[in-house]
Amino acid sequence: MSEGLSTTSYALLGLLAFDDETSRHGMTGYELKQRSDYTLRFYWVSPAMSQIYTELAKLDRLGLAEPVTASKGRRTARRYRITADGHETLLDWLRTSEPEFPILKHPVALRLIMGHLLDPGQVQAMLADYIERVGERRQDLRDVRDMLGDAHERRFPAMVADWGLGFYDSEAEIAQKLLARLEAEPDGPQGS
Amino acid sequence: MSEGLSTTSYALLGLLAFDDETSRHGMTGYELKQRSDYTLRFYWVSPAMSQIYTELAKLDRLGLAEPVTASKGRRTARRYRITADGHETLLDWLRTSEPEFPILKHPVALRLIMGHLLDPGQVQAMLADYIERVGERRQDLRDVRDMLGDAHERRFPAMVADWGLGFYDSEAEIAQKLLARLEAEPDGPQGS
DNA sequence: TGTAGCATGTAAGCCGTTACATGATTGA
DNA sequence: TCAATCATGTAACGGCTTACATGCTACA
Repeated sequence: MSEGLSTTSYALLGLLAFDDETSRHGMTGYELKQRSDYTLRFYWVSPAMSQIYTELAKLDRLGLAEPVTASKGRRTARRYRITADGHETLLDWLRTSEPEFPILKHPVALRLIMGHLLDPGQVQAMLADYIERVGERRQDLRDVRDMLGDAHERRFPAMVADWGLGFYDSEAEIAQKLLARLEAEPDGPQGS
Repeated sequence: MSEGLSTTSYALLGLLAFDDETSRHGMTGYELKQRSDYTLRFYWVSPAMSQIYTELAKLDRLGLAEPVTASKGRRTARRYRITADGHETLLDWLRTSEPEFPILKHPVALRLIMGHLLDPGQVQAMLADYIERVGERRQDLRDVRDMLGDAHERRFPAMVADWGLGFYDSEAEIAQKLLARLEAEPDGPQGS
């Protein structure tokens, strides 16, 4: 009962709202997943497919989204569109809810803190590897950013993409500096 | 059955390992929570008290940690110490597991992407507020960093603290730039 | 004497994942 | 025709939170 919406629900509702403004023919769960994979994923999470279908069923139940062209013929695809109620609910959330402080789950930093338990070489390899992976991620996001272009209607998504790029640049820079710091003192002065 | 350890379990085991190297009289769940609040919290999560007690019971059950001075007299405090097995397990995890890529859950960025649904003033206020909160968090972490000092034994925790400070600086800088960008075009050029 | 902090735990429940199960459509 | 991709869902379960419940200790 009382079915509140999670932040992920609002995020998906937000994706439906974007669709509404552009094509307005609705989105399938599958499409929503793809969209999540190259937007939400960078600053929130990309929910599992099963989760997306669950959320969609919930949004429908609450009247915030509705299936459009519900399985035309015997086609299995169900497209969902945001409703007026859904729009209102989203807007209300945006206007009145306090954004939580960001949560960063950083397995590399978590391991680095216990660096004294490892060989110096292993720690350095871990950082070097991380820097590389950050570069790959950055490129993925760079592609997204390029697709967004400089159109005024997409300036907010573009800003968020730029935010992400800035984050990755910062990560690479910090890790690089730490790596240099470790390389400067190969084993460390054992004495005080 | 099969009881694997979560990353959070390893994080707590790591805290017990630090204690072992310094005082070795063990830590209570309560102390572990306090420690988490000003270390883990910045790059992982600070688990709820109930979660910590659950983890401690699990580590005990698996022989990775053990209660020391188990409730001396009728005192309720139970101090836990990492075992040799626990040490080995932790080391094994550090050496062989691939660190996941960091996950950033960023409610401010999530809202910003839907900025076109809000008044320009509201978006700007949200960013300004965020910048302020980042400053507060940074100060909390700065205090932790200062406590760590420059002692060689604590160089890894110090590095991670510096990492966090770098992250906060980057966040503040990015948000500041975006804010300036929004202020530069008060309403935006409605036409193309 | 009472309240803040120390200390420990259980129960209910949310959010999300992986594994499983199924089937249609498109193009090589 | 066969594989990749599109498409949808259920079941089981893990990890974590909040709410609840309890009690001791130090100190103002």
